[in-house]
This record gives sequence, structure tokens and C-alpha cells, in this order.
Amino acid sequence: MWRRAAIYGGLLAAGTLALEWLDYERLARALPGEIYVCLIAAGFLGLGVLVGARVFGGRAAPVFDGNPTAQAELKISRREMTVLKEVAAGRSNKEIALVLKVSPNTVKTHIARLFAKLGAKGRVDAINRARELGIVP
Amino acid sequence: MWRRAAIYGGLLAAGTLALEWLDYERLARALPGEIYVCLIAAGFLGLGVLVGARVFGGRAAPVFDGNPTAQAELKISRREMTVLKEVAAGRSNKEIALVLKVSPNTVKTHIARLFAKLGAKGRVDAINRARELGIVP
DNA sequence: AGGGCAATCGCCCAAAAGGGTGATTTCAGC
DNA sequence: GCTGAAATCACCCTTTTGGGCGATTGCCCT
Repeated sequence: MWRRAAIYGGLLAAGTLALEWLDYERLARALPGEIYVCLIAAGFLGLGVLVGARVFGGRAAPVFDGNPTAQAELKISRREMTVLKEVAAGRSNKEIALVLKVSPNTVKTHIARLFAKLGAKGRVDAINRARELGIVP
Repeated sequence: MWRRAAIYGGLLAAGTLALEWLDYERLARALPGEIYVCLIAAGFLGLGVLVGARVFGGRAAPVFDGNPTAQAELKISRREMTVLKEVAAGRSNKEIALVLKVSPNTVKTHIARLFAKLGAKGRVDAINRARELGIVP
């Protein structure tokens, strides 16, 4: 969405520059000076947004709390989500078991289900896929 | 660094706007129209970069190839960096060994050194710490 | 020429992770 | 009251990881 806005800004900038290039004189006669300045400025503002978006991050989703859509799509349960977050935090099965106050076997079961649902072959892989799907920051 | 540039851009924009606000008439008399347009445009360009940087990502380092500063600080060698990237891609030691055409033992050695340098107690932990330090995307 | 470092590999062993299967409980929804 | 899904736990077994040695090679630098 923001990427789209940036592209529109860039197009606006390009359009403005093209107009200037093609018929500067007539444009200058037709438009009051201030409006012309504002046009150019707006174009550069859009271009700047484009540059900023290109240079920085570029990741689509910002703040994040899990993507309910993809999460529901894969039928990842609440418990599996909490376990997934623990895994992403770099904790071991034993640590997760302690934190969640369940048996290590339970943690292993949850993780196994997560792997199946995410199509992952390891915890790092699972985290990467979850991040691609936008269900983990 | 890029953040600094964005801030400079924003300051330029603010300065330009302030000048316009304070003494538009004298500025218009003193400067040829095109230069004035360029000044405003450059200001807005910087402002746009600032907005883009603020809206998107916000992470400090952008396109990326490893953060040389933190990397040098921890004395992470070239080979260790490539191994780290493979680990972050979710590959197993055996797979990494195949890709890099070295023995699995060598991969293990590199990873062990990485753990020591990063102060990590597992691959996921190592990736998280490396990402915090900005030496991995 | 010698020291230091990166890169490579080997071996041993313990711990962790992962795969497969089965079982129980709890609880919401029909 | 029955059903199904979620959550819990257990056991067995294989593979992977990780820790802790040591050793060699090649390269850069002084």
C-alpha cells in the first residue's frame, strides 16, 4: 500500500519533470509562479518518498502482532503461536517448557505440528517461513 | 548514516520553508526563479526522504551486505560471515558443507566460533543477535 | 625466518532436536 | 450427549547440534 503510494509519488515527479522538459515556456505563462513551485515541490516530495522507501527497510508490514489471515489459513492454533514466538526468540524446547509451564514433550508436539503446517524442516526454516507469511515479526 | 542524511534533508526542507515564510518577497527579488524552484524542490526532496524513512522500515541499515563496524568489532571473518548467512537461511550443517564445498566439521568449527563471538547459545539465538547488531538482514 | 591468523579437517561425546505413534483431558459447538 | 479440535503428555528411535579438544596448511606481516 505504501509502496504503491511511493510509486505514485515517483510517477508524479516524473510527470512533472516531463512537463517541464517538454514545454517549460508555455507552462510558465499558463501557471502562476507559486502553483508551479508547488507542483515541482510535490513531485520531488513523492520522489523523495520513493527514494526513502527504496533505501530504507522496504519490508511491507511494520509494527505487527501476527497476521491473522495467514495464521487462520494455516490453522495455527493459539498455543502453537505462542510456542512459535518462543522458538523465534531463540529458546530451547526445555526453556519453552519451563516458561509455558508444560512438559518438554508437549512443546515438541506443538513444534512438530508447526513444522508440518509451515512446511519447514527445522526451527530456523520455520521462523523464516513464518516471517515470509507475516505471522511473526 | 542514511538516517543522518534524511535528517539533513529534513533540516534543509525546514530551512527553505522558514526562509519562504519569513521573507518571501525579498527572496523572490534576490533569486532567479529557477534557482528558487530548485531550492524548494531540493528541500521537499529531503523532506520526502525523511518521510519515506520514517514510514518504511526504520531499521538503520538498508540494502545490506553486513555491518562492517559491528562485524569488525567482533572480528567475524569472511568465511564465518558466509556461514552465518547460510545458517540464517535455515540450512543444516550438512547442507552448508555441500554448498560451500567443505567438510561438515569445518562448518561446525565456524559455527562454534560464531557462537563464541556472538555470545549465542544456539543458531536461532545467533541469528537474532546478529540481526540486533545489524550484520545480517 | 618466525609469529599470528584464517581456514580447513578429524575425533569423541553429550545434549538437543526431530519423526512417529498413541493416549488422555478439556471444552466449545451442534 | 456426542463430536471434533486443541492441548497435554509419554515412549522410542534417529539425526543433528554443540562443546572440547588437537592438528595442518597457507598467507600476511614484520
